[in-house]
Amino acid sequence: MMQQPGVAGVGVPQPDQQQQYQQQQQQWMMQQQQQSQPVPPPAGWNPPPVPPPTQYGAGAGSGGVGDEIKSLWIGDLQQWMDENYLLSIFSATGEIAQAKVIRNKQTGYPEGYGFIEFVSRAAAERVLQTYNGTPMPNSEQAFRLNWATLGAGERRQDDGPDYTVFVGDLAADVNDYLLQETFRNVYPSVKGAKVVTDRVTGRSKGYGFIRFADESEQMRAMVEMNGQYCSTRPMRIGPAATKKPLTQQYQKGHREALILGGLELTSVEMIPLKCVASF
DNA sequence: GGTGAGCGT
Repeated sequence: MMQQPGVAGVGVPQPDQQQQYQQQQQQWMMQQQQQSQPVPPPAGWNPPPVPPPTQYGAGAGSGGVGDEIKSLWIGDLQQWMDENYLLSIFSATGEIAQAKVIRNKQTGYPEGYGFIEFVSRAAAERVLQTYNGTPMPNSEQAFRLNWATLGAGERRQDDGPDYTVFVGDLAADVNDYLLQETFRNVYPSVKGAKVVTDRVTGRSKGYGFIRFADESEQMRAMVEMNGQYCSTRPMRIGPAATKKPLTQQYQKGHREALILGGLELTSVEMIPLKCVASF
């Protein structure tokens, strides 16, 4: 008999790995105590008995690893949402290979995002479709999921640029999905919407963005949707400071830099860098 | 009140 394969990720971790994990956990807790932990987990939250996946690389989905992306990026995580939390949610699919929460090397605090790898791209896609935008367990906020990008590069826009509008005065209960549907009901070219949330509390900051594929719909929406209700409050629409076209931002900044440089090259020499940095 | 967004061992 050989060792039984078992369910993905339920194997017992090797002793040294387990030890490592416990040490990390201890450092963590000390750091948290020292720094007056910001956000406690909800009272009802009990970590399930799922061992953390501490091994990296090989193992779970290594088989010829084509260019197939099987991992999802997940954002808006609160500090108590660890690997076990993610595993406990997505193990229901039976197709999760591994979950990881990214932590700050210095502080040990979670950076608010992580990665979830699945056994196949199809499985990941199913989860993306099923869970994205739905409420996270033990939380009032919604899943923010996206494909993980491998290595460098933003291979984002499939079908052209985005045209974005800013929307403010949002009611507290408006989430990505509601905002998106509110606009999509009127404008078919809506590609997505985002409500900006506070990183720590997860609560809405009361404003957000809607991305259109069609520029004319974007411009119409700025006029037509201003004052329209989303949930319980009328929205206030405005132009969005474009974030997407990096080239334009760069060119703009570059031009200013050139002007500055042309004005006073010598003054640049006279400013000690360290002095600037200390401000 | 206000211009997001965060991609790793």
